[in-house]
Amino acid sequence: MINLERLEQQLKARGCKLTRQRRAVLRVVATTEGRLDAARVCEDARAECPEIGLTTVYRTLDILADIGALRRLHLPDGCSSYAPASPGHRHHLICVECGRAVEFEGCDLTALVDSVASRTGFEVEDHWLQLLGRCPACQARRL
Amino acid sequence: MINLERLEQQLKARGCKLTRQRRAVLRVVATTEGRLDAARVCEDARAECPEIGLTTVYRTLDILADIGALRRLHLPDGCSSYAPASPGHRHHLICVECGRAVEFEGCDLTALVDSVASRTGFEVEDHWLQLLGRCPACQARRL
DNA sequence: TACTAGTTGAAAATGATGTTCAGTTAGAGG
DNA sequence: CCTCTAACTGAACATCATTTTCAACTAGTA
Ligand SMILES: [Mn+2]
Ligand SMILES: [Mn+2]
Ligand SMILES: [Zn+2]
Ligand SMILES: [Zn+2]
Repeated sequence: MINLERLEQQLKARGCKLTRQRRAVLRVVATTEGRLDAARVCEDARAECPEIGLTTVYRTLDILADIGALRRLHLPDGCSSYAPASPGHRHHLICVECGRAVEFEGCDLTALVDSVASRTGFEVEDHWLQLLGRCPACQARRL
Repeated sequence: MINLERLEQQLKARGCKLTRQRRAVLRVVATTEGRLDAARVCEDARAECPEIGLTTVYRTLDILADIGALRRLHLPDGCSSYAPASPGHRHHLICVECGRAVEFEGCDLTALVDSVASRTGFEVEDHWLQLLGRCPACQARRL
């Protein structure tokens, strides 16, 4: 769960104005636990700001991804959704059934990265990791 | 480098016919080292089969991904390219400069996965990992 | 050789995302 | 409070990769 005020501050610090549309998007992002995509955000944001357009949603999600408040998810069924992201190096664990996305930290890949680097001669700069599984609620529902 | 005959066998085993178009695509896939995308494959395949259309390329790449001969890559600049893939559980290391993609195996994430699973209650089923870096050739060119 | 399920490509449809632009507004400064 | 302006907005339109359609074609089997 993201802190709404922190988001507003970050936007201001970036020279962005806080419009009604943006506030609506921020509220959706700050109160959603799980995957977000432009269409869904637009729909939800209209509860608070009925005249918001998809264009603005796209623009706002872009900004939020830029400042690191959202991270793009890459899933078997598409690569156009986001998950709320905390500052710092994190990865996501995603429920393949309901789409819930939770962050985790503490990925120690140094041994793996070193081994691959020395075997291939590559200079490894970054890694991208996602875990897929089933959340507790969806496990329970399965029984 | 993928074995062309093996690919042809796999397609046959699947009940696919070996058309001139498909042979052309297979040859491109089997002889390319690095990223592939539909447009590029189509262009290259036309050297052997000038009348091939993009539609067929898309269809053939789909099949190849299905049988595991190609793996979809997810990169900062898009998620619509593939890399040749060997059978078994592998991941890719991709050069952010020239797009060369090499496979590696031996990802031991069990400790990480167990830790995350017990912390979150998720049942982890799968993981996606990609390393990004600079290949030896691109490192040299940088000096 | 004859048959047919599978295949093909041009054309049209789709669908997500980006761009344009004329009008609107947040919010800094007076 | 006003004023001013850079930032913002949404409808309409443009893009562009990918999918669908469909009538014609063909690999491979009998
Ligand atoms: Mn990490
Ligand atoms: Mn692995
Ligand atoms: Zn779930
Ligand atoms: Zn390179």
